[in-house]
Amino acid sequence: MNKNKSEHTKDDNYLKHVSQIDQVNFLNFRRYLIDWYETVKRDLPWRKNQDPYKVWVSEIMLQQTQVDTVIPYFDRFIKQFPTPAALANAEEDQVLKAWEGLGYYSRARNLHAAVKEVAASYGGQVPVDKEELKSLKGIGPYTLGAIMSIAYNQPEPAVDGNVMRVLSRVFIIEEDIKKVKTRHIFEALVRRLIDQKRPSDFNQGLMELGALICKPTKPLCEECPLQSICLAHQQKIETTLPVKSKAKKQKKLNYYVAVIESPEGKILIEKRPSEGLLANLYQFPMIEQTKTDCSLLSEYLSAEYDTNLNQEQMLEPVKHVFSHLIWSIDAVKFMAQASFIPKEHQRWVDKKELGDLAFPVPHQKVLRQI
DNA sequence: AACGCGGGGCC
DNA sequence: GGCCCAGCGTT
Repeated sequence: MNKNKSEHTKDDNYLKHVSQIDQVNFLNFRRYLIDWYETVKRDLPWRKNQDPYKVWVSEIMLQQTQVDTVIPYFDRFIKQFPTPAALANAEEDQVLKAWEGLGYYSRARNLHAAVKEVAASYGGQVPVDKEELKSLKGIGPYTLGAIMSIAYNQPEPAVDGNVMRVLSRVFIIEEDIKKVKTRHIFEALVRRLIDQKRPSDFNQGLMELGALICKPTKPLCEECPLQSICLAHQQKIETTLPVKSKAKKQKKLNYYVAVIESPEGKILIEKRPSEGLLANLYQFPMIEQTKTDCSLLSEYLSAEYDTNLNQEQMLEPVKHVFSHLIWSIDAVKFMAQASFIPKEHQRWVDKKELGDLAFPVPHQKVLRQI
């Protein structure tokens, strides 16, 4: 059975709900887009060559993260881990430290695991095969298409938020881009639109256009190479697109954080669990505040550790907003007595060593105060 | 299909 | 405050 044919039949089913696409000249779309991209293309660190490893690292970092944020992380990361082998041989703590502050830390853990898999099963070469590439941890539909097109010049769709924004406007597609099904519509459309000879420039051009011109609010339509063929612009409805359902409001959580110093001047830290929020990162001991909990933190801790803790100083409270949570932290510094016994998942570290461990930003805000 | 998962920049 | 971002894995 012809696999390509079956894929295209599926594409047709997705696309037939989008009646307007016939009105746009695909040939002009390609030409306008790629000509524009050639003239404005930014000189980004991962565009120096098509090294699949560097393309891969950059695409993982760029997930849900803006270009300007990624650049310094990418440069440091590649300097520290220049090859798949170098990354595969690194300790996870090192990799997380290199990712510290970038967020979505499962990206780093998955990339590390995937590179180990590449070293073990693919002789250290990033697979060219679609199925093999897609089987690697952290490589989903978008990243698969990005690596296939940018590193290997294969005509695969790489549909991200930029692409959906641009295409939803040019073709007036009013499906909710939060839904997975909607991404399939755009992938089907890109399979028809993509320049078979220049898939890399086509995909990157689409994303570049979304980032520089076809912005979420205040798109710069007067500078847009697709202005003459953009259906939403013709109808002056470009700012109503794309349609996107609203995110839930963040849940608020209150914590106590204890910075505990030993008589030798060491600091108590703990490693977070290997799953869930901020997995495997380090932090100062932290407990959630509950109404029933004692209001005096030192009493609670002294009982918990079966020894007296002398409160030294109240630190400035820390507020930190995640995409789905808001942490409010009351931080207190304590001096421990010699009889203090850390818990299983905790240990004392020299203040100098704190810098070698990856702390989530809210705990960095506490750390900065000591 | 819905949800959990960071952090910074912008308005 | 709310919204945005070169998404993915789990359930």
